[in-house]
Amino acid sequence: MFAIGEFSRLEQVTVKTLRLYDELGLLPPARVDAQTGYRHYSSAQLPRLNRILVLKDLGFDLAAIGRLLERDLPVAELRGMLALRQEEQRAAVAAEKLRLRRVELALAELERNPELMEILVKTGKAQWLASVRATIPNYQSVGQLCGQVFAALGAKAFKATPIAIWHDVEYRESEVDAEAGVLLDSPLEVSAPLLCRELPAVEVAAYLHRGSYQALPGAYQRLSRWIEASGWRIAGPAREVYLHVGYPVRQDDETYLTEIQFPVERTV
Amino acid sequence: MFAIGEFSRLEQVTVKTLRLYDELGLLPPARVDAQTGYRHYSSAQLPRLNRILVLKDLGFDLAAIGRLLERDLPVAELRGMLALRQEEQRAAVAAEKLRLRRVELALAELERNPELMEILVKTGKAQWLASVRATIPNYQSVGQLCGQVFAALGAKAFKATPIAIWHDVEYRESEVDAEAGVLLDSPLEVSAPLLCRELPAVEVAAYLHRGSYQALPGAYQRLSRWIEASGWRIAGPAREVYLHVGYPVRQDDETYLTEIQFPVERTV
DNA sequence: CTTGACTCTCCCCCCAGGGGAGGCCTTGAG
DNA sequence: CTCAAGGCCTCCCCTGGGGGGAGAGTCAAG
Repeated sequence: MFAIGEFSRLEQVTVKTLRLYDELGLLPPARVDAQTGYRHYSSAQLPRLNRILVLKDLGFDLAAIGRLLERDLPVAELRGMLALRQEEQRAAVAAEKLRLRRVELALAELERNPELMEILVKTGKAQWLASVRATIPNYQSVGQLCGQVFAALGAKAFKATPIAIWHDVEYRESEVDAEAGVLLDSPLEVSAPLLCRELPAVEVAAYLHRGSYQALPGAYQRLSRWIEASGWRIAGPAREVYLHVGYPVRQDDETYLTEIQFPVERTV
Repeated sequence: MFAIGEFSRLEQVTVKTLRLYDELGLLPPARVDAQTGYRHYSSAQLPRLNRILVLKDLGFDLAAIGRLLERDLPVAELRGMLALRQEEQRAAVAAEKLRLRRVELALAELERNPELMEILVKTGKAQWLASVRATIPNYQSVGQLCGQVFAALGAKAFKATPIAIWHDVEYRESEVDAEAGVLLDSPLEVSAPLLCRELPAVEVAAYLHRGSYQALPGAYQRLSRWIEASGWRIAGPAREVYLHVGYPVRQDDETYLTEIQFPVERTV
């Protein structure tokens, strides 16, 4: 019989840990003195403690370990939980690697440019889009298309966020296949030429651009380079979300905020 | 000006998160209504929120982000913190990979054997060892060597844990270079042929063996295979810690507990 | 005017323990 | 025998980044 401190030293575990495992029922002491409350452990309990530590080392949480320690656990079930754990661990490795790539990329970019590349991959929610699609002479003309949408919706779109979607895959100097509209929380009845459709929840790589629209092409380039380098692939047409515009709209205002988004999917 | 809910939707952040960032001073709202306590955010705060999210995505904790957001942060310092973050992240990737290897190994071993290989790498504390070293005819004879130690120390070693160290690198049928002794918390004056020395704190791969000593050779094999496969290398002589022996000592008792340890160092 | 959607603060919860206070218990030394 | 040191007990608060919910106040549209 060992006192809790002796027992803790045998397997390099703290006393706190043993008391916690007692409380959770993972490793009740062999005997508890009813008078003093002192816990006493027997050497026959070392294998159980060791097993707990091994399972913890494999990444199981204490609740799962409790289940794994129950008597009569069929081997098949242990195998199943380990296989599950393996999948989780693979995902964890992949996630940590991706984060490392992002850190390395940020550091490399910082060598060239004193500003951080502030790009985020986020999973949006599904939203509704009331929009009109047309071929327009150039990217700047999307403003008029947006104006059409606001004119058609009137007060119903008073506070909605304007957005543009570029359906062309590559950069075009003319005849741009553009869609302009507003984001909504719920579907809306609209009349031609407007359409209302649901934008599915999708992962997008987003860059928040500040200032003049003239700098947008460079931002698109940096964003698409980042996507490639960070382990993603472009999976849909680019979007521009106009988070802050002034009226009347100018091409050049330092306070403008435009979020450029590319739907993406993982390559690694 | 946006209410907190609208603002939260702009960057896919929960309201709870915004309130926390306010409390931590990371992102105080542009205006707080003194009457109602309502928080109001301006679109000019989106870049700051975005920066917070990017830094969080790179793995910084909120305290570090607070420091990084302070005005007049020199680029060199940002670079330094990123480089530090890179090192941490590399370590995190390595640790997750090692854990994945252990899980995969456990699963593979389970295919062959219905019992888990319960091996742990642990970092011990430095301890003192009072021991005698000699060449003995075979592994079983270590019992007599241990007996010498206990006889020489008498009551001073009454409750100490016996241990053996095998100084030969490979398995030997005869003329084993063995050391037997007891583990102590503090140095002890001993007389020849005993020696007292400090065992440094070192990482050991440990396997807790249950039962007969006759099964020890197989345990050594499994342990050394595990060490190789898990990304470690043997870095010193093996030790046997006798956690539970009965008296008189027999070679075969199901309740015996023996921890086999190899000092190890990482290969990856 | 009402109703439903928002927002506020405050409190408890997660996980695997760590740190410490205040008080009882054991053990070895004098 | 007593005394002091060190073990051990329970209880409470803390970690990080929020999540969940209670109870109450606020806002905007019909």
